Amino acid sequence: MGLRLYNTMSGKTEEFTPLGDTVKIYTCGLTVQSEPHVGHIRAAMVRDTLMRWLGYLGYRVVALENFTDVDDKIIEKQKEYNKDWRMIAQDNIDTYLRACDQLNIMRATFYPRASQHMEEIINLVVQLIDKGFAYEKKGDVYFRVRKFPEYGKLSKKSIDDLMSGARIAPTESKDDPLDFALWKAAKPGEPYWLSPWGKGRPGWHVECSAMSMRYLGETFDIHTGGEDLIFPHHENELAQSLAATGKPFARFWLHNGWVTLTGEKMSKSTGHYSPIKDVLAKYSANVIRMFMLKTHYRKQLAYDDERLDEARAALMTIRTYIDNAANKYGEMEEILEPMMLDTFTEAMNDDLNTSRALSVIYELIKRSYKEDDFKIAASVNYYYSLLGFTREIESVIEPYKDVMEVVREVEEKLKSAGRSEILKEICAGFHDRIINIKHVNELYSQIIALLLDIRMKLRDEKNYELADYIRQRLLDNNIIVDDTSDGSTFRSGTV
RNA sequence: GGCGGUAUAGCCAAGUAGCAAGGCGGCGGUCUGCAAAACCGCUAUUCGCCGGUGCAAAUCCGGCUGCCGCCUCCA
Repeated sequence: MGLRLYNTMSGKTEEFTPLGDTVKIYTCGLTVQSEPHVGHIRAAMVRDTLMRWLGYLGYRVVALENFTDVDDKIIEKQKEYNKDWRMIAQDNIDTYLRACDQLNIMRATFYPRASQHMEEIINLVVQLIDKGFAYEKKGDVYFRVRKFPEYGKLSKKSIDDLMSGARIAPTESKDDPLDFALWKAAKPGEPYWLSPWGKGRPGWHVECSAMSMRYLGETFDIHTGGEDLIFPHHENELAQSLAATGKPFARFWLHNGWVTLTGEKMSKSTGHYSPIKDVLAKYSANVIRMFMLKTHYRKQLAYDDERLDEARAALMTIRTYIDNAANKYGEMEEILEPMMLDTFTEAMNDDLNTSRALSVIYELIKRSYKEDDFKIAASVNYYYSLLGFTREIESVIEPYKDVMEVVREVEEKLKSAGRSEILKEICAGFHDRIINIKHVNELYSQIIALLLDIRMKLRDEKNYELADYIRQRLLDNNIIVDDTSDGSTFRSGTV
């Protein structure tokens, strides 16, 4: 069986096949009035996982992720901080994209912004007025919800239920409290664009319809976003799009569960959230990814430092295995045919069940330690990067300098102990070892290997004091040394 | 008030009918200069509570309770 995805529209898990050659994805990105937090990253991580898996399955993917850079909130911020709304938007977009890159989240194909698609937005609104689905009132334009019989289908709400719970500001000049704004007249001092209804700006929702149609066409494959967007955002987006084109809009609606903090949903409007930059200051990209992939994307996820620490430990088990395997078999990137186990494929095909996919990795690891087959190691390595984890040292220059410092310290200690000849002896072959090196990472590894050789000599001489000193200094630099019966190996102390 | 989600070991978490995955943590052992890694064994007779349907239920049905959320800006 191929990929199956849970579709919010049907409430069921459905077989996925794309409409055309290329899978077209639209992700509801940020309204960029304040800094991105862990919740936004989760949504991006879902898109990333989906893109990676579709890529593995052999599909070409075009993915859009929008920035809604003009709305009520950002205008409020402009007044509050006396800072141009465009600057506020740009700062938050920069922070977000930088975080995504750091997290190894695959870039979307395009990141369109509402403010740069006014023509498409205005055209869509005109179309809706022409078709009788929208009306103008004093420079505002509203969508007539009752004109659209399928309203509520996505969020499973009936118009009557909505009416009974409606809390609509009485000042608005709508014909019906449920109607929502497509276009808002500008007040003095607010940013505006010229339109057939005077100076104004788009309402929330309409930009997503306009931009998805522009880049993906009237019908596309998958729409993703946080669960909190189902109503009203996606319901409205759907209504506008269907009303305008009369054609199906998104074929699959995927919604991720939200991230909670101390039991409550993270939300920038309440200020109850963890900014992603703070989290990245404490935890690595891989750890944050593990934290998210451990839980199925549709479930609620509680953000908590203890959970992150646990994710780090869980990841360390895999990382240790991969580093040990690399020591044993050599680097595995070039092995072209890792085993793709049915259990892994089946887990991912089952609505991207990363939790189950991870368990397959752990079972492989357990098996590998017993069977001693490099193919298993290569497969673990492959799965690891397929899920978006990395083994790169972000920059090898700093750790390289630190390790050279350890070399100097050891040299001093040997000299003062009158044992300089150990260094001379061990270093004799060093030139040959590094002569063919192509990457600085390998040089770094060779320097560490040199220290381990010195240490081995010291251990043979039962000079445990200096041997332990070397081990400790390497540990200070996040390099863990393991002594096995076949000699010493080292691995990363961080993930 | 209306609508929706969720409840599985100390913690996290898969699992939609056939003997309860996996991770973290813990305990005991092997290996070892020490440390670490690894390996072996143990760690839920039971899946929020009550009732029902099945030969068989964590899994289906009904009821109850707790937690979270949406109905207003939100990934």
